[in-house]
Amino acid sequence: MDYDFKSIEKKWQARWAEKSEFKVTEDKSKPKYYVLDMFPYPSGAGLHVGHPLGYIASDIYSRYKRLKGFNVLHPMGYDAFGLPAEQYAIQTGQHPEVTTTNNISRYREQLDRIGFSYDWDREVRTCDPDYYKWTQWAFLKMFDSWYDPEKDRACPISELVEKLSTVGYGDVSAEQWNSSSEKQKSDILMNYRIAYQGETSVNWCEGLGTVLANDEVKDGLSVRGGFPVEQKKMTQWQLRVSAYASRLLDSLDSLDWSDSLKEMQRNWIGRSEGTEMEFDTVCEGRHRKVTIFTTRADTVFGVTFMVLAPESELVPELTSQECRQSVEEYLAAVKKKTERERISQTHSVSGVFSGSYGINPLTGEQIPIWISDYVLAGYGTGAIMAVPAHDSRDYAFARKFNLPIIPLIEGCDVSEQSFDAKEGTMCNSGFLNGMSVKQAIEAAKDYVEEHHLGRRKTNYRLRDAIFSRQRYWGEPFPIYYKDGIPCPLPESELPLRLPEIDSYKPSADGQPPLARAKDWTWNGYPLEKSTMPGFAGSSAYYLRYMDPHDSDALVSREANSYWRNVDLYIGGTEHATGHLIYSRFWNKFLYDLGYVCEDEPFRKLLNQGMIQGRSNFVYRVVGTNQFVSYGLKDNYQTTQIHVDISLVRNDRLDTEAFKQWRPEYNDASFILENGEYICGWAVEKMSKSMYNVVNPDLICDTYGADTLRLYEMFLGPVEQSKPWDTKGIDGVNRFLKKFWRLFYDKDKFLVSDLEPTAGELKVLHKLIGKEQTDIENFSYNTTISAFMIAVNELSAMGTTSRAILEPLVVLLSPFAPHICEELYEALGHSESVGRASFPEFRSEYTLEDSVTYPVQFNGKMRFTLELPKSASVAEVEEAVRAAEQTAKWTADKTIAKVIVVPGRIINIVVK
RNA sequence: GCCCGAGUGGCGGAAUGGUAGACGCGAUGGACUCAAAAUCCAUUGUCCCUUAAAGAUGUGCCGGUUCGAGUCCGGCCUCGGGCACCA
Repeated sequence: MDYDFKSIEKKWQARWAEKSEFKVTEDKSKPKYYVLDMFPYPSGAGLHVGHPLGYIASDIYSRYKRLKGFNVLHPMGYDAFGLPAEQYAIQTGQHPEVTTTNNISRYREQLDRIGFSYDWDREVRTCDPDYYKWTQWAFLKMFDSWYDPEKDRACPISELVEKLSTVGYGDVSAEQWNSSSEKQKSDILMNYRIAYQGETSVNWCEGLGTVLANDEVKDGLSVRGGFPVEQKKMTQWQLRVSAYASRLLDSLDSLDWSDSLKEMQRNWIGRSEGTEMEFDTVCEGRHRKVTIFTTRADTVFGVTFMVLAPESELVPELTSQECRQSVEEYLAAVKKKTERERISQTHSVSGVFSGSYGINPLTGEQIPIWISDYVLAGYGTGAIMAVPAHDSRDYAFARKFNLPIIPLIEGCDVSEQSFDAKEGTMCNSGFLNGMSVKQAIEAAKDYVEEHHLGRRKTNYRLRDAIFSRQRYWGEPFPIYYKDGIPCPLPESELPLRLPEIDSYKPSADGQPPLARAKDWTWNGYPLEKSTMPGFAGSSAYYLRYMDPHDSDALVSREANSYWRNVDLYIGGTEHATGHLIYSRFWNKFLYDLGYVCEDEPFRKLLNQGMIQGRSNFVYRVVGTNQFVSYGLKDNYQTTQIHVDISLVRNDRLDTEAFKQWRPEYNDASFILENGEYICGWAVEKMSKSMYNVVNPDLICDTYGADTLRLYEMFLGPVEQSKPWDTKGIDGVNRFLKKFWRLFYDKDKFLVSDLEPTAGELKVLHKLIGKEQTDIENFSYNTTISAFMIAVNELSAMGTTSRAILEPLVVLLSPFAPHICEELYEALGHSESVGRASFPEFRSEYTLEDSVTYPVQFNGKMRFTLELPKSASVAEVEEAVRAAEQTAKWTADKTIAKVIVVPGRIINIVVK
């Protein structure tokens, strides 16, 4: 019997499904382990070979952990709400649900062919009302909560109402609260709710007709679709993620994530510790305090002007009569400009004088106040003190408008550019003179606090997440409006189902598509018309997998206290500042309210790299239909043309197939080298237009799923991006055939009950040891290499012993489960190989016969010595003396002591 | 501009500070075969050399630490990724 992967894979995939082989329950007798993949958005294009990379890695780990005796939760589902299905619906009228369901079945077929060990009973789909009920539920909880800074956690809003009505809170007194109208009370509470509605500057994408979150925008364009995005003031639902900024930052340290990813999150959260300072200002005789934020309190003596953000509410107050017109012109220009510049990426220096002045609190000097768009309204206080000598942006501004520049650090040269570095010795700075910059920063902070000029303050870049989208295909908000006041729907009304509508476009009057729904009301009150963004459904899905069919809770206390959180999460880096922040926020919120028992959702995170495409090219001689082979193309004038990689094998073009590919190539002719047409190649993104997409189904057809799995892992470290290159796939396929031949010679089953030899045991146990450490480090490629060596050695030894071959099957099963199931059955087992235990590593079988000792004299190495591992200390000493003679090392010193160090070093002390 | 990460054969990639290039691909030669496929064996960093032995050289560049550096330290160069008026 030859290795017939087709029937083997079909047989075992069917059997796994039929026996629900991978179904898990909360088995308290075993330790749990939760391995999660980032669930996919089921796009119409189906899977290409890049998608399963992470899934294969996690599947191997899951199967390995099962062999190691863990109860492994390894679920899969679909992130099914999203823009592409809706865009498609707008064009075709096809309901997004239909498209989505079709795509999901296609995905499922493709996933099943690769032989994953998912517990499909736990599948979730974010667009399923039974699922999004809990997304809506979490939103209601956030609406009903506020962040109590004293307790440093989210608390029921009723506690805040209690405070407000008895002693007042913030700048609202109890009298004010108690005499407020319902509408006013609602507005006050909106300033505190975790999920709140508020006016804010948003990323408005005209092309998509919706607002977008910061992480959905890149370089001024929408990540989905690449449409221009502009800033616009709108009232939107938001999540108070910023309240969690410090906790999100601090607990990063406890996570086992890659440094680069943690760093990305740190940058995104952007903690900066500085000082808030009050500056007196004068505008036409009116005095007013203006608060600014700075991280360089030490540079106050160099402040020569102040700048306000154009959107700052201080602008009208601080604009003098005579400057009013020029200020208004500037504000109008900024509004237009930012849209353009966000796309063009070039920032030109611009600004306008406000007509008012500030007073430097340390020097008493009067300084002009300017307005410029290089100051952002959304960060700090929207006002800054400008120190042109030591801040490059202030410097550029001062140069442009001829404002004074005062250097504060001895010997620094500010004639060409500012001196931004935080080093040197202070000068021109009153009481700070002579201090180092670091000392001066602290001294200035102390001074400011002591003299009540301001206070230490930590700012974060992290903004609240804008949570409404003017789209159809998302979760409806469980919110209705009563006299214009947003009110939560009772929990018993959940899920609030997405209504049917006749068209998925925005309504004629520019309202979201839900405005088209008939009777989109509750008890006669209008319901919210926007829907939730993509990250809503993906923020807590890992919790739902723990208890996916529970209709009374997102996750029951029992299930949650067993599975706790995700032990290993595998997915791409592209979610670093989106999903992975929101999920952590969402989880912390649920943790604060006591619904989940762990503060962090994902203990360990592995970022799989991307698999890029490897495109092939043919070279057409200009003006002809003649194609010249790669090695000869420099002799001709050619155009490079992408050729479908299915027509190419190992860079050799199938010229006949090429002629059939497109009508215009039917009469193509070729200039060959050595009788072959060699194609050029390049590494590019995998995409349809470059004809370089490799479909995993095709690989499964030609080589089998086991080969695909092994090959994707053999390509290199999981974290690394690498091009898909079919060249090497024959190697791992050959390995599997060789592996098969250890068990079968044609139809003859070779396995015997012979006692294994010492050599065979050594091969086996070296492999066990290697696999154990490598898998724990996700170094799958080296494990596979070790396997290849072991199989080569065993087949050279003619091994037939069951005591060797049976553990070998178990060891390989996480990587190539189908072939291993087949062989395990042939060995006489009726249970799946997945139920076996990982073979125990016995180091005594692997010891080498001899040991190499580097020999050092007084710490200096002179030579290495190879001795039997059984050699005694006395024998080693003797060997050293003998070696000393033959090595002609003429010492005029005598050996005092020979020290044999366990770490295989011999140190010799001479005198 | 700032912050990460990475540079090793023709290619993908291995190397707790200790024989650089494991393993695989490709290539070359050979065995088996009428032939092909499949399979197996050998060689394969570069240079010098008819060949071999032997040697020299070799992990982006320059320097340092060390008996010993792909690995550690300092300074550059290149590539990839992230952030980008965040005061």
